[in-house]
Amino acid sequence: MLPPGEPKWRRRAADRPKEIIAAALEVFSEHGFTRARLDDIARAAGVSKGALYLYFETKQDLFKAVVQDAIEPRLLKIRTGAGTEIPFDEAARLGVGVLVSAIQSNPRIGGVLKLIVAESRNLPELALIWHQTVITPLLSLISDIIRRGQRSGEVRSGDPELFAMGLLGPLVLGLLWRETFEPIGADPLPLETLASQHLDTVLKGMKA
Amino acid sequence: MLPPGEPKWRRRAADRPKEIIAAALEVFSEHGFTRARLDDIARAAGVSKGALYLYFETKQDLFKAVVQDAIEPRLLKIRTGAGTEIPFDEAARLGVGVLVSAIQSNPRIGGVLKLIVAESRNLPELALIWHQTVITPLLSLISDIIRRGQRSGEVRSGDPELFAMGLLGPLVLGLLWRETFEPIGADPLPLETLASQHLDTVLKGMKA
Amino acid sequence: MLPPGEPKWRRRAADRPKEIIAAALEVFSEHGFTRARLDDIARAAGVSKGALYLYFETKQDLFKAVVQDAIEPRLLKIRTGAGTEIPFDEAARLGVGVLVSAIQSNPRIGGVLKLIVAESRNLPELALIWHQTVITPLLSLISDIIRRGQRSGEVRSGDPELFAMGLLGPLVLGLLWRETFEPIGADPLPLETLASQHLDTVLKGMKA
Amino acid sequence: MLPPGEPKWRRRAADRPKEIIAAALEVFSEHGFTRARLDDIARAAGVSKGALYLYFETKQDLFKAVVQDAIEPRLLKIRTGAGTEIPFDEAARLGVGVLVSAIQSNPRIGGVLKLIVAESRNLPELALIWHQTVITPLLSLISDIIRRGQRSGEVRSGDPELFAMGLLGPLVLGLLWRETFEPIGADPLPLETLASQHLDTVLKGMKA
DNA sequence: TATGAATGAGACTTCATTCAT
DNA sequence: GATGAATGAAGTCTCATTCAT
Repeated sequence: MLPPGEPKWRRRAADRPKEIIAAALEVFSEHGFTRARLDDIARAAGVSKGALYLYFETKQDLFKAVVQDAIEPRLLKIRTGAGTEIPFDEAARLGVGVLVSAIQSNPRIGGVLKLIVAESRNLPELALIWHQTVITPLLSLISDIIRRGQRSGEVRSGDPELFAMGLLGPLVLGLLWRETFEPIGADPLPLETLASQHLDTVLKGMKA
Repeated sequence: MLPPGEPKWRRRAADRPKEIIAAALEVFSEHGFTRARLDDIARAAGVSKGALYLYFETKQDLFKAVVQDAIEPRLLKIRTGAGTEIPFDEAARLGVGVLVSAIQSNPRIGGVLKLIVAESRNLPELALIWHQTVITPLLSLISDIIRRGQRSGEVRSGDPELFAMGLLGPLVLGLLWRETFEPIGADPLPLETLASQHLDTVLKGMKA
Repeated sequence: MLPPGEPKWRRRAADRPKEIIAAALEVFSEHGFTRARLDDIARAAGVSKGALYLYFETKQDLFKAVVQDAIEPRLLKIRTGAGTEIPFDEAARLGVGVLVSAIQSNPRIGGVLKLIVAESRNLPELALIWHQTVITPLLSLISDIIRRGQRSGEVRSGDPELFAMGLLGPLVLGLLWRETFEPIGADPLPLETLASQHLDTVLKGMKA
Repeated sequence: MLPPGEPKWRRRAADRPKEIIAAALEVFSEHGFTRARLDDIARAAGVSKGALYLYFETKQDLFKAVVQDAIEPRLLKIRTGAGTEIPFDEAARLGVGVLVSAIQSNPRIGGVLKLIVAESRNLPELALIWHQTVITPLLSLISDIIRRGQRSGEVRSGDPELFAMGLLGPLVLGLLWRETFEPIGADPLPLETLASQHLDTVLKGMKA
């Protein structure tokens, strides 16, 4: 039954888990958590269903791994990128720019975002992790820059957090748009152009 | 077994479907389509499981009814609200204002939006309906106003659609924020303040 | 809501039960006992579902009524038809002839037969009733005639019951053929011709 | 809860499907398609309910498998059995003899026949398959023999198809009798005696 | 390590029966 | 008498998880 000479299985490739996570992201992203079948994930990853359980205890654990794995390390390093003593405009452009390029280089990020939104009630810990690890740092990075701009007189008064949301909101909208409406035939969204035009607008609008 | 003297059920007038839809929105909104159990919806609506099938053929049909029912009629009338010959600033404020108040008066709209995002792959027709009925009209309302502003020289050049997304994005972000992060303890978001501050910023930033 | 002047209901027509039984036979015959829905029977009978329960206690009771009602009274009188002192050939022809004409005049009889066969395990009492009321009398009528023929030397020796079955079998086959294979496109079966040709054959074959 | 030391289940070789089909025939045959519960079939087969779905997609598919599996290969080879140049009498006896022994060696054939009759309206494709695969070949085998007999002058004139039905009808009656009336206490039917006496009668009756 | 057959709880859906109107 | 909305038990099917191999 087996091709003779072929070993029945190979020793666990060190990157098995990564492969599984990638396949799982694909499937979760398409069907959502509950409708995604481990069968499909296993097939997509090229392993047996049982093998999934060698690496992840439950479906939820796999899902968590997917969502956490998507936290692009680069995202976390944005703070580093945004220097401290450069002019406000430049700092803001830099911050958003890094964010956009992180998004572009990780085309699955929109899918993960969608999953977080969709499953936040069922798996609150995941929403929490993202909130603490991605959202909050990102928002405070941007709002810190803005706050600094306000102190230096470059930015008009107003709630820095809300300014930050005003800056990021369209990017989020863009990401979800891609996930939600492009698959049904909506015009593709030029995310970079959107980001750039919006940045210009908001920076100008925030001027003191 | 039965409380004697209590009728086992009562004939409800023609508003049964409305009651069921309301209960279903609650449950779908909390658990998503697949995890929502008809049992729970029935209990929430105060009817038996079987009764749901008197009004809706399948779980999906019920879901569709929920999503379509949430298309606030007021949303659809925004176009009326935005007159033709008033100055750009005023028109834009009016358009966004009506939108915000529609959102405020229908606190479930965020939940429905979340459902659309979450289930768009599984039920593309729903995403399509929303795209055609809500999203596109809204976007073209706003971008028309902007286009008019550009023609009258009040607004600087730039893609009107993207301007519109820049305007609306933070509202969408705000709605989803409420659904996603407030339940896990994030600070509540002052949507109206966000809208107003963002409107000021963007209108200023869009000046010619 | 109601057309005024129209009475909400009419006084129970004395033949309501007959109408219901007729409708039920139709539906049972098409779908079998379990798959037949009271809803359909009610609609076919032009009454409400609840009304069925004014005349029949349960679905089974209705089914029993259908099956019993189909016991063509004429069938039961065959015995009368077959005189005592006429020659064997004539008696046999008479017996089978009455049977065939009973079949022809009640085109639903095949459907009922099918139902008996199909449900005999689930509702043994029905099979019993038919066995006692229809089958046994019929068989003993025929086999009595044959027995008489044997005594008078007109018929060769052999088990009279089995002779009777040899006589009736093709008729049963014909009835079930109509129910089973004609609906899927098989050639219609000339039951009368079959009966007559078979009668000739068997009578000749049974000659002493 | 579990008997310790006892494995919860055992991997069964490729004959699982056969076992399930056998169990299913038993249960379907007793209760008919709709009343048969998968639960019971599973229990009868010694597997879990879910296991059925490893081998059959739906209840209907299982039913189809049962009915098709019952098409006794020997039935299909009858044609071979009936040589071409032997005298009519002998050929006819041979044909019916093989049929009878096929019936005897497969005691479930009557149950399947009953199922076909009962469900032909609900699953016409099955009736079609049987009609094409079993009924038609059988009838034309017999009627061909008769036709040959007519050409050689051994058999009197008459419709060969109807002669064939006259020959086979009592066998069908016998099979259904066993399924329908023996379980409720009717005398068991000596099918072989019936066949032999009937064959004698009809062959004699068909003589030129 | 790896497989995939087997399990069984869980959920949607149907429909005979009841009962307020 | 008559209706049909409402009930709820029952049954099919799915799929995460286990475990013999």
